[in-house]
Amino acid sequence: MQDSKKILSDNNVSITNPRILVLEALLDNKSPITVDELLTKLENQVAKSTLYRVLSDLKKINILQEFTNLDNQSVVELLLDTDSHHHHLFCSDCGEIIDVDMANEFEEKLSKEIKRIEKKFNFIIEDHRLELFGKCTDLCENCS
Amino acid sequence: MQDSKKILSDNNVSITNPRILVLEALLDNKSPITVDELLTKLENQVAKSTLYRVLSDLKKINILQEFTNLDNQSVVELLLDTDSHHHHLFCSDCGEIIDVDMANEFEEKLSKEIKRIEKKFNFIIEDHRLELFGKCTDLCENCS
DNA sequence: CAATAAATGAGAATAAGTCTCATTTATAAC
DNA sequence: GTTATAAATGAGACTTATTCTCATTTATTG
Repeated sequence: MQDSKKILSDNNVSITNPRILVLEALLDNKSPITVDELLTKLENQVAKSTLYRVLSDLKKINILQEFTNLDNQSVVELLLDTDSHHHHLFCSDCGEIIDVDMANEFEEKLSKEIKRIEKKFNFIIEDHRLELFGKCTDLCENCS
Repeated sequence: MQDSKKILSDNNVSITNPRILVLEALLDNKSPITVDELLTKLENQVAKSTLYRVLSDLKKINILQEFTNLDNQSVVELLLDTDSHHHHLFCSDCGEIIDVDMANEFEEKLSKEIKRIEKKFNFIIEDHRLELFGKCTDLCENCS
């Protein structure tokens, strides 16, 4: 059984062609992809309305993360491993978005700090997001 | 000279009525405000197109920060003190956004971790954003 | 105060995302 | 494998946030 079909059946979601196509397009991509790029990639294969619906289905079963890039475009990324916590690094020159793991030691500090803030504001904090903005220096072929 | 006029002249931006009105509406608000709320607040005083233009002017002179809330609406906040670095805490029940200061010790750890990542990815990191998501427990009158 | 460039208002244009509803497809029972 | 049923889809209309256009107004500078 292929990856995309397995993902769907594992999550009790009916296996349909558009869902397989969207999942395959996402699996195909290592880094986050804008919804717009995804639309283009799936042009003539999946209707626009269906793409948005499938993305919302995937969010509902918690295997898709959505956020925005520096141009405020929606960006989407598969999150299959539930423990694959990571952050994002945005290049303001080429628009690339890179997945970043923080050192464990740092994540522990962050957890402690979050606990402090929970107490201070009487909040239950369920999630956090850390985004880094900057410029690639020489690694990226799109940047000068 | 009033605050809003001073802000404009300090930044070499011409002093116009719409700009004063927008700045005053923003100064009036302690916490971040959605663009939509701002539009309503300034209804019949500033044209929609002008509001967006003024917001973009304020971003250009680096005294306005823009981000999105949990409903993906644009949220805007004056940042007059350049050293008033802070983060945001979002309540998924009532939609409130609260400014949060992290402990200095934590910010230092974060700076170190950012330096590590700069080296690892050969990036120059210019800014970062840390957002916390959760629920008010009893402090907020909007939440049960 | 006059000249000029910049800013504004009103509404048209655009674009991302949602909604509607007739048609198609997946699933479960036989 | 067929069939019945509910769920999913496609096509395009609709909505809403934001941008654009251009004639008019306003701020600034000499």
